[in-house]
Amino acid sequence: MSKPVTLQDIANRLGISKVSVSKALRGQSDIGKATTEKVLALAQELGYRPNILAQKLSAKHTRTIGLVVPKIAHHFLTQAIDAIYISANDHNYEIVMMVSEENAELERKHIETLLSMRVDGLLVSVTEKTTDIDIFHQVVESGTPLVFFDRVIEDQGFVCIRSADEQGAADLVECAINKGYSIFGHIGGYQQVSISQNRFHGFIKALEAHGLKPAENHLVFGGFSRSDGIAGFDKLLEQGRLPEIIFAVTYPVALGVLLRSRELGIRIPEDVDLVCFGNSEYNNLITPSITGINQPAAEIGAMALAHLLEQIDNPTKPIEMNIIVPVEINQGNTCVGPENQA
Amino acid sequence: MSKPVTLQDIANRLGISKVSVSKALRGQSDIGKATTEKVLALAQELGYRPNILAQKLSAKHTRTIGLVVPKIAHHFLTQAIDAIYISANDHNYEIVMMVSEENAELERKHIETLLSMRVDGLLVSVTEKTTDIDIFHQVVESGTPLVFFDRVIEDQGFVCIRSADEQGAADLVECAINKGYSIFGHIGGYQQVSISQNRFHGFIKALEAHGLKPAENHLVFGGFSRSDGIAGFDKLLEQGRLPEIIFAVTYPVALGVLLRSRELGIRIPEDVDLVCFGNSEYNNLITPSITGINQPAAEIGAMALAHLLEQIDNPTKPIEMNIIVPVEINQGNTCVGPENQA
DNA sequence: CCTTTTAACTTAACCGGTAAAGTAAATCGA
DNA sequence: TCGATTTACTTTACCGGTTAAGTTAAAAGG
Repeated sequence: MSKPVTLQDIANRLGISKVSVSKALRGQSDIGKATTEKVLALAQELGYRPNILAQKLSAKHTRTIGLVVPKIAHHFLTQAIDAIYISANDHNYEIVMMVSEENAELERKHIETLLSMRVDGLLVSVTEKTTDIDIFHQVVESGTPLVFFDRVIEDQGFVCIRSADEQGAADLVECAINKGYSIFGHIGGYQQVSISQNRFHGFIKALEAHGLKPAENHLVFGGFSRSDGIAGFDKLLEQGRLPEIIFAVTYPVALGVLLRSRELGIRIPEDVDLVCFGNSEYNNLITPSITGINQPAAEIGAMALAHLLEQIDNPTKPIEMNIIVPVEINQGNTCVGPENQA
Repeated sequence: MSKPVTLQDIANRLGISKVSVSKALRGQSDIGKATTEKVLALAQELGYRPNILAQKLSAKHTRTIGLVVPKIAHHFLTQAIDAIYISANDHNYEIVMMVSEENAELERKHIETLLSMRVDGLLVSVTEKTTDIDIFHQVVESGTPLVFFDRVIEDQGFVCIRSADEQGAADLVECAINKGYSIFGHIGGYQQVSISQNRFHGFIKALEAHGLKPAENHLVFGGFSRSDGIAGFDKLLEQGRLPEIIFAVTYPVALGVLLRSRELGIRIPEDVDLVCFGNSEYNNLITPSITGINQPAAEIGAMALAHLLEQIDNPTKPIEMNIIVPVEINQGNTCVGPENQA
């Protein structure tokens, strides 16, 4: 409908120049008190709103940060995103979030768009399928600060912040060993994704430290979702005798196991025990609540933003950085030890 | 670091005007084939990215939609947001989401910012505390299409899309009555919020239709979260004898009841039964799974966007519209009838 | 062969702000 | 009392694009 009011509109009505109006609105000292008041009053009356696009176009920075996540209906990410939004707001930055829907091509497109928007920095959690990291090198070379969080790309010169996947997995296995278990199974995620690899390594390392080794047919891999847990559990069943305890790569995968086992009348933890990396706000309402790993999602989100702002304020060439945030075990009603098993 | 490449940079290097470069990049017909190719090649080589701010500044529209939500770590909203992002992407619109954190003042600030960004339209789900709706009238008067979803502001001339709160609540109560219950309690939400009111009305209406009426001391009100459920249950307990069945205004409130009752050794559904408006992806993993209402979150999100795009494409003055999307009962292991109670 | 088209550009102007430099009148100081 | 400040503006230029209105030389047409 009615075009938005501009500085020029106000200037015309008052018979002064638009620059004077601009200055008056920003309270600059070289505009007379009377004029300033007139401008303010008229701006208010006409409902003037500065055009942020124009402001940002002439400014050196945009005070905008691009955020790219693979999805949002995800416990960890939702929390991290929330923390990022809150923290950005505190620092007077705007967030433009784009969702890649686990689609690497869309992810690339989003990043291009964000660069075109001249965001001051980028926060990225990559998709399950991201393999071409050329675009990220471009980002860094273009001088745009970039920080990866949660799903990171390691050892490629980037700044990354993630949970202690390896250590957390190892702690969990250690805990299970202490309970008396020795036959372990694993339902892993996409094998090319760092999270899957790190958690698997932690798992293996902890077992090795105790002279244990999982049977080949107790290791299955898939994705990160509930359906992958269901499929993974079925695959383990096909292999014959189940392990004593299964370590699931994510919380949803563990839920899939829980659901499928319930359908099949296999009891957890009595017939087969279960632990996983991750947690949910509903865990203590689920029977059995799953013993797993609490990831400090909000901290990771806030830290990622803090590091990004740090880079924005100190625009030196970023050094490769790998920040690994410690995690903790959340003891639930699984991982109870073989003496409680059938 | 290095300033982004501009049209002028390319023009200088090729010894042509920046307008020719602009035209070549957009494949306009009045630029020679040879020149076009040279421009394309150089743009590629220099990593040219159009400045979207500049593009949008001169365009009449921004192909950007503002989205304001009270929070994101929320089952319904997360799903709705997801659907909005997907749908917007399909239509080649960008979403700028801002989170009001249930803070009415922040909500207002965000809306001002989005208007300043010259978004083509606004999608809003209001905070628990929003009472001053002046800003929304301003939005409409400024000619910016506006659609409320989920948490809406009704009967004020706006376009609103929400679940059938009243009908859903009534259906749920009807269902409980059919199971044989007659003594109902309610843990409601903020009383000034339309959702609370509508659900409460549906509750009362369905009871009245059967000649029933809840006792005054079986009606308590609070907020929408788990802690409100805990507090609400405590309040009911203080009132003396519990009702046969409690209708909780939201799923988290029901979870609060579940948690608190479990702490106190009060069994659900044996000692007191429980239903609620809402659901979660974890419901079938919880014991007991709660009988409640499935809200079509994704549909509501997608519809809200569709209506907004419709308004953007047909910029007539919007007519007040109240779209109420039907909901359905999700039968869980509560609402089992008094014969199963102690 | 001279005029009209057309192809392939260029120039000017605008989107709505901001920063820097310029100017005229009023005030100040010595 | 007259140049030097100060006050209160204005003019110009720029951010990086787009659109509309020229311009020029070669091709086409009659």
